[in-house]
Amino acid sequence: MSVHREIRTQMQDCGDCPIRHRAVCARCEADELAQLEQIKYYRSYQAGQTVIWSGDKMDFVASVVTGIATLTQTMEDGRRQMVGLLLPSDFVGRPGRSYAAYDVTATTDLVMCCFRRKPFEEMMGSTPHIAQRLLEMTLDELDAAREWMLLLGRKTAREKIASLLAIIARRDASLKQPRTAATMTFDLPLTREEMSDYLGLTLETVSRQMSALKRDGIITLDGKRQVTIPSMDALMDETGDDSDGGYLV
Amino acid sequence: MSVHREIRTQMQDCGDCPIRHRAVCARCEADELAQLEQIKYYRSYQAGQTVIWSGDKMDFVASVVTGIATLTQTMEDGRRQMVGLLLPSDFVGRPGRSYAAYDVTATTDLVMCCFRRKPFEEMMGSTPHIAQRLLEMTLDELDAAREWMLLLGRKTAREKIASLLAIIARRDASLKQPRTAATMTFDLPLTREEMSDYLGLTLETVSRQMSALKRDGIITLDGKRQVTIPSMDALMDETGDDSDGGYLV
DNA sequence: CGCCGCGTTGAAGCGTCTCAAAATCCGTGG
DNA sequence: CCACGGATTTTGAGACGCTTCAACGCGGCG
Repeated sequence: MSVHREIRTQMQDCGDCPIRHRAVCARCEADELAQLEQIKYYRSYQAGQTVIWSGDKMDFVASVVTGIATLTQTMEDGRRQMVGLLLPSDFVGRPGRSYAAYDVTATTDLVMCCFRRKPFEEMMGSTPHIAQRLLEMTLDELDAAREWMLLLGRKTAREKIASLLAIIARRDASLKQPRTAATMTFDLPLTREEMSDYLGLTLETVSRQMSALKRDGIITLDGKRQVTIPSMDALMDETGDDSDGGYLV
Repeated sequence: MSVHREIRTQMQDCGDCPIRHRAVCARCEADELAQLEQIKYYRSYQAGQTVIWSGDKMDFVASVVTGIATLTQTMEDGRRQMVGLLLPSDFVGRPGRSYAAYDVTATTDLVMCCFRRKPFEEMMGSTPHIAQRLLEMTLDELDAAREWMLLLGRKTAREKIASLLAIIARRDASLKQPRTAATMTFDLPLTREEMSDYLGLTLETVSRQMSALKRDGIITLDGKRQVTIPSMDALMDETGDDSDGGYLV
C-alpha cells in the first residue's frame, strides 16, 4: 500500500453540499451556515490512506462528504477490531478531545469537511442547532455500536457476513434506488481483510463464508467485489435477526 | 426468580442526591433543578426484577441513583448479549424515542430517578445545560461501547474475564478508596451467567476462566462473589490492553 | 514477463461450546 | 439448629467452529 499525498480540495458552497441535510450542520440556519463556512476547509484522501493515527493530536473535527472511512482499534500484538464505518454525513472526532482515540483510514477515496476544533467547540456553545444534531447522531451511533456488540458476541460467522452484506445493501439501496427492488447489486467497499476486522473474524473465514453464501445461492459474485442479492428476504433469513427487526421505529 | 412488586420511593431533594454532580442534571443551576423536580419521581426495583422489556412503551427517561442495571438484547433463539452496564448516574432511555430498544434489568436493588419523557424533552430544548451534559455522557457511552467491541471481537476468554474484573475493580476503587491501594477487594455484582452475557461467552467458560485466574494467583475468591486482587498490575497484564491504555486522557 | 496485492482453498490444531453430573450456596420450613 | 430444595457454580469429556499455517490462483502494473 503506497503512501499518497494529502490533497486539499477547493472551497465549496454549503448550499450545494451533498450531505447538507444529514450532517452535523443539518439543522443550521443560513446565518449559522455562514459562520461554519468561516472555519471549514476540505481535505481529500486517496483509498488506503490513513487520515489520522490513534493518539495523534487532532485539532479538527469533520464530516465525511463522499467516500468511506473506518475507525479501528489495534492491540499491542496486532489484533485489530474495526469499531466504526463512516459513511457520507457521518461525524469524525469528539468535541473537547484533542487527540484521536482510534485510527481513521480512508477505504475509498474520501473527502471530508473539516472544522477547526476550537472555533467549532465555541460555536457548539452558542448554536444549539449544532449540539442538538450532534446528540442525535451520537445516539444513533450508540445504537449501531450496540447492535454490533450483539453481532460480535453472539452471531456465527455466516450470520456475521450476512448481516454485513444486509447493512451495506440497505444503505446502498437508500442512495441509489429509493424503491425496494427485489434484486439489488452493489460494490463491496471493503476488502476481505477489512470485512474480517469489522466482523471479528479472520480473512480466511470471511472468504470461506462468502463462498458458502454463493454456493447456497444467497448471493452471486461478479469478480471479487460486485455482489448481487437475488432475494433480500433470503439474505435476511441468514442474519439471525428478527424478521421484523430494524423496520419498526 | 419470583416477581416482585414495583415500589415507589418517597420524594427526595436534588440537593442531597448522591449523583447530583455526575448525572444528566450535573450542570443544572438551582432554578433548572427546581424545574426538574417538578417532573421527577423515584422508582425502586428489587434485584432480578425487569425494569422494562425491549419494544415496550417507555414514557420516561431516568438516571440510575443507586444499584446496577443492565441493557441486554435477545435473539429469537434465545442468545443474549448485554450491551450496557448501568451504574449510578448513568442515563436510561432516549429522548425522542417512545419505546424501549433493549431489555433493562435490575441486577441489584435499584433506585432510579425518572422524568416524564415529554416534559423532559421540552426542557432539553430550553435548557442547554441538560443537552450538553447528555451529549457528553452519550459520547462516553459510545467510547465504552467501542472498547467493548474490541473485547467481544478480538479478546480471548481469559482476557475478557480479566478486563471485566479490571473495570469493576477500578470503578469500585473510585468510590470506596480514592487512593490506589495495591490490593483491592470487592463484591461481584453479576452472576456467572450475567458475566457470560456481557462477555459473549458461556457461563461454563466464565467459571473455568475464573478458576484459572484463581489457580494462577491473579485473583482470590471468598465465597463465589467476593473477589480480591492482590496485584492490579498482574491483572492488567492479563487483559491484553496496552500497559498505559486508559490512563492517558 | 514477473512481481505483488488480494482472494480462495485445504488440512490440522485449538479454544470455546455443549451436554452432563456433581458440588456448593442460600433461603425456607420443620 | 438442622434438613431440605432450588438456584448457582464448578468440573469433566467430547464435539464443533473458527483459526492457523500453507499453498495456489488471479489480475493489475511496472
